[in-house]
Amino acid sequence: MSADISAAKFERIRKAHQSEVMEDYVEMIADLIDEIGEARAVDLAARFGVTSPTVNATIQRLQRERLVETRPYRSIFLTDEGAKLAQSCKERHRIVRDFLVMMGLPEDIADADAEGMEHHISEQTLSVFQKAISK
Amino acid sequence: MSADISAAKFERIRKAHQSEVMEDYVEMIADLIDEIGEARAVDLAARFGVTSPTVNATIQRLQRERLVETRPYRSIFLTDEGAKLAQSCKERHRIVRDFLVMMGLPEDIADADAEGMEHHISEQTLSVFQKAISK
DNA sequence: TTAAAAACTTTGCCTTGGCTAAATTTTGTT
DNA sequence: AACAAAATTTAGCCAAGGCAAAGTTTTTAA
Repeated sequence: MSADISAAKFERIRKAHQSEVMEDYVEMIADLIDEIGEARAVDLAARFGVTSPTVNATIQRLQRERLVETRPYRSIFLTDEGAKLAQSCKERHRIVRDFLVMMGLPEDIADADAEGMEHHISEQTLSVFQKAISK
Repeated sequence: MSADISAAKFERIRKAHQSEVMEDYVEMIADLIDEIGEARAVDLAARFGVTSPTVNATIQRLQRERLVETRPYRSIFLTDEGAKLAQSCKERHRIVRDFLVMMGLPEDIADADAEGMEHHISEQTLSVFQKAISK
């Protein structure tokens, strides 16, 4: 493989890594709002297994990117853009997980693997997975 | 899902990210030795699409982890441990890529997606993919 | 209502993985 | 052999994403 094409491949992966944490956060924030009515830093910290300063710093970044809105000492809300992103992430996650379940994997493993894989799957591959589960 | 289980899931992903770059490097070093007889920083830089100081810093880390050996201004060699890791990474990569090709994806896309996915796939899932391609 | 607990924020630290610019060493060419 | 080019290294910078400790605000419970 030519160096150019190889470089492009790895650049895509680095880009994916940059958006990964943000996508996981908006997805989790949407889940929390759905499940318990609001998204608090303490719950995000518990679900991600990180400390509250880490959550805090990440929320600042999300706010800077206009994906969430929050005020000091208050819970976290998704912007329209954030909600849209959360929606598409959840859909993507669901497709990957369902595909793995269809392949015979237990749900917990399918879900955990989907979490890691979902950010690295092209539209083409996602569409193939989608077709496979709808059969 | 309980917060504990969710946290464990994300902790696994963070762990995977930590080893990801190292695995990509040993794999690429093995490829270069295979293809052109030696692994030089300049070639790694071209294939990953990063600068040579970046490669240099990463090689230092790999050396600290006893995955490669090198001397100043000299090319890079894998340790036994590094070679073993490279081997298992390549095998894993091949299984994922072949699986995606079997699913009908074009080779270049399968290869690019495999590069991103391979670090986030459990042994169980890999084994399911393996069985699928050997049929 | 007031004290304790919980949640959030701030501060300051660390590693990873990028970069540019400049210095050094090796390699190649005349 | 000497010079030019290529490769490597060093130095210094940055952002992301993690941490602990300590301070502040909000919430809860006595």
